[in-house]
Amino acid sequence: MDNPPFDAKELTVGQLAARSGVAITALHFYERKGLIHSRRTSGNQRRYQRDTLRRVSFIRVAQRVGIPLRMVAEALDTLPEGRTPTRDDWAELSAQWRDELDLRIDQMTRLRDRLSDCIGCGCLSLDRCLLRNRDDRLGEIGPGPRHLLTRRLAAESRANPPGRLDDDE
Amino acid sequence: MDNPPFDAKELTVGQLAARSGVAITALHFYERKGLIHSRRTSGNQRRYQRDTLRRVSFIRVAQRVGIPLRMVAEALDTLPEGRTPTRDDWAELSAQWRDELDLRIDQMTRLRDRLSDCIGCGCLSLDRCLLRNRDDRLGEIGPGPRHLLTRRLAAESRANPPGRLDDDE
DNA sequence: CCTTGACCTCTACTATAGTCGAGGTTCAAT
DNA sequence: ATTGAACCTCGACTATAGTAGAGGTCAAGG
Repeated sequence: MDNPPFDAKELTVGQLAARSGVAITALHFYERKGLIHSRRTSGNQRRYQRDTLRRVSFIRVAQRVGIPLRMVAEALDTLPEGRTPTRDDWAELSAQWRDELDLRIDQMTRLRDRLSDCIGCGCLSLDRCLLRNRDDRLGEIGPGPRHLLTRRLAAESRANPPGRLDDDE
Repeated sequence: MDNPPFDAKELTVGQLAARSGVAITALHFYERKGLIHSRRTSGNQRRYQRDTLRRVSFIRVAQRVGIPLRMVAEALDTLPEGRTPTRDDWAELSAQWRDELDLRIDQMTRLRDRLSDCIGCGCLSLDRCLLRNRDDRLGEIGPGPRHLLTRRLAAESRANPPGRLDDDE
């Protein structure tokens, strides 16, 4: 009881879009990227299992914190691809993701504290205080074209012997 | 004593790149975007005032938290564009930016807590718990093509009468 | 003199995350 | 049966944040 006559109440793209608050084009896009999946009707239209709504929610929430789709895809791939995910499946995924969030909050907090120190002590060496501590990066999961970013930074730290970073003025 | 014979020890692009850990191409890019400025030699080469190092540091740090360059540019524009910024100028800027950081940490924390609730209570409605609370967004300053993102979300919330967001299963 | 390294500009390309529109098909209701 | 809304694909386009390379210039040392 899972494959042939198990439509129950599938969703069309439009419905999924309306209910998730995500544009249809974005849903197409997510599907191309393998983040969501659909069955096709005889007329080639998409039909989504209702739990896809949850997937989409998960995606959006992850995006809100700046996790790139590629990583969201990886996370979603750990869900059982055969059966409909159970609440435990989701709970596990969410817990993992919450850990990620914790990590990011932590890194950001450390960054802020270092910044506060710089302001407080008047040393003013943003570069010395912050850039010198490139080690605990936030970048791997950061924003923007973060792949280029991390790739480049990684390349640079290989090229730049650590410790050599004179400061100005 | 500020304009004609006031080179002191200006930096070349290469030097700035080496010291800031930022690629030359990126520095060119920042300059095109108005984030940093240079004098040109008679031979059309860039010469940077030493405080540019600080600007670059500031830029990178901001990026690490996901602030888009456009906003970094705005922040840097509040620095006195005539004279070399004093430590107070920088302190003020950094303080503002730290507030921004505080805000983001706060939002992220709230998001995480809501997520924990969802896992804990077993309600499992990521969509109900998280998407329904679209109001306190992290998006405006989020990652990716966040302009398109926020524009679209804004358009949708206009199109979607609030309150109408039925959930699945 | 002439070569080498660092610099210059410009165009084109990469990746992410989508959006938009053209041109054509399907679904559901009258 | 027909009509209109919703759907399909495909290719081009947007924005961000850069990178890569071609072709040319500049300045210093051998």
